[in-house]
Amino acid sequence: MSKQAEFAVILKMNPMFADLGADQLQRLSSLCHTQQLSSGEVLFQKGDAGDALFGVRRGQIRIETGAPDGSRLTLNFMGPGDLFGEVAVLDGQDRTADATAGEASELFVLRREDFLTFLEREPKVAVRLIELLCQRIRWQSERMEESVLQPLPVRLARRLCALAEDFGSEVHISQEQLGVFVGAARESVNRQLQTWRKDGILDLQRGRILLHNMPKLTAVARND
Amino acid sequence: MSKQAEFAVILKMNPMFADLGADQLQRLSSLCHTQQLSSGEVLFQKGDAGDALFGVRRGQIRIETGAPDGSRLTLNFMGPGDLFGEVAVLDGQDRTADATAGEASELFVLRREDFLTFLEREPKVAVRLIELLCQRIRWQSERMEESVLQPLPVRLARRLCALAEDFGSEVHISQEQLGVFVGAARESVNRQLQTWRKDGILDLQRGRILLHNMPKLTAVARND
DNA sequence: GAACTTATGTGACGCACGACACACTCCCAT
DNA sequence: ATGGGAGTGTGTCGTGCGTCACATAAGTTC
Repeated sequence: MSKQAEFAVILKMNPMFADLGADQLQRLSSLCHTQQLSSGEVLFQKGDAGDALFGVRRGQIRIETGAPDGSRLTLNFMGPGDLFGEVAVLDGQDRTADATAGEASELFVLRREDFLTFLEREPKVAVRLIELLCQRIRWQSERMEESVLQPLPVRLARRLCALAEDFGSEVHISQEQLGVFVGAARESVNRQLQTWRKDGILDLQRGRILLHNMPKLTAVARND
Repeated sequence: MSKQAEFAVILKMNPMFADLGADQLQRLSSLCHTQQLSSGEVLFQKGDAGDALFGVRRGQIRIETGAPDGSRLTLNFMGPGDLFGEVAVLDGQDRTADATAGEASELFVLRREDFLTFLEREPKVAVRLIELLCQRIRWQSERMEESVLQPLPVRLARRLCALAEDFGSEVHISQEQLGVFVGAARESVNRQLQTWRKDGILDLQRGRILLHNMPKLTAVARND
């Protein structure tokens, strides 16, 4: 498969581009470049101009933020097939977090300039994109309120399920960071994990969580 | 002032259209219609197609939702100069709430079809709009989390300040509805209002709140 | 391997806020 | 005028979760 075709597949998997026509998708993906990163290399930092959209071809990118006290907190992991910076490429605002390669990686890069030119030449796509952005706005307003109002076990289960998508059943994260993810105290996270461990849903190790019973976890996440 | 010019002023006041050029604004507002509503008349209902954007020329529109138990809860009030349905007109999704005229009203109406045609002819405006929508997405993600995590007094003060924009210092709303607005129990709302009453910040009447000290209230809202 | 550092486990306590229960008051309809 | 239904004011209680305070264990550095 050609590089472009590979990128088109990744774009297609993202809700924001999922409904674009095959021809438009093809033209869009023909604008992409690729970029190599060695392990630990910095892709961008907080405050950089948001001048590109990235897709992960191989490797892993960590989205992290520097806490005021100097410690670093990981906010997200992007693996092969993941797309990030969709919003930044459209509005050109500064990056709000840092991105570094967790391992040697290869990225697809779609530059803001190229993308905007494409949109001006394809007003139908622009209008379609506007609709998709609006849906995202709706989706956000619905989800956000709902999810913050959920009790901690639900929020925690949801986050663990999301992490399992990136890591598989062996999630590599500290309970402290998990607490930041779900907006809870580390101790509360630990207590909830302990009750789940006693139920055989998971096992705990230093810096790692082993998920044994995803069905039960997703049931908690659904909150029914 | 002509009807179109009046509408242009309203559009300009909304962040979503604030940065459009005068010429584009003029062409956009020339597409508008007007609509009269008598007091109590229904503008649209939940589930209707979102096929237009509205601006209030005079009167008041209540955005409300029917609770499962049949009671009606007011979510928002739109007064002269307010714009609503910006997102619906762009993505065409169904209305998620009802809108009825609280008093005899006159509205500016911009139909989805006309707006989309305009956008396709003006790709630069479409791209600009995309940027604005993205900023809104960012703004939403930042605000939402923050605001739900705030303690009740802060959320309540913010909502009261917002309502004061529509009502002036005599806010006409039940404590029950206020509770729904800020996601809190009616009793908790009452208790907080009582302590503020004792501090002379406001006074309470049946179905009404009289705001006496907006500076103090905004200070609470800022949470500093 | 001794001293540190980082991650984890657990108890005690406090606070904010929701849930329930009831009293009171105003307005409206018959 | 009288009964009923909103809207309001307050007390009590339970609970989820944050905070503080330590203890333990697992790495890391010399």
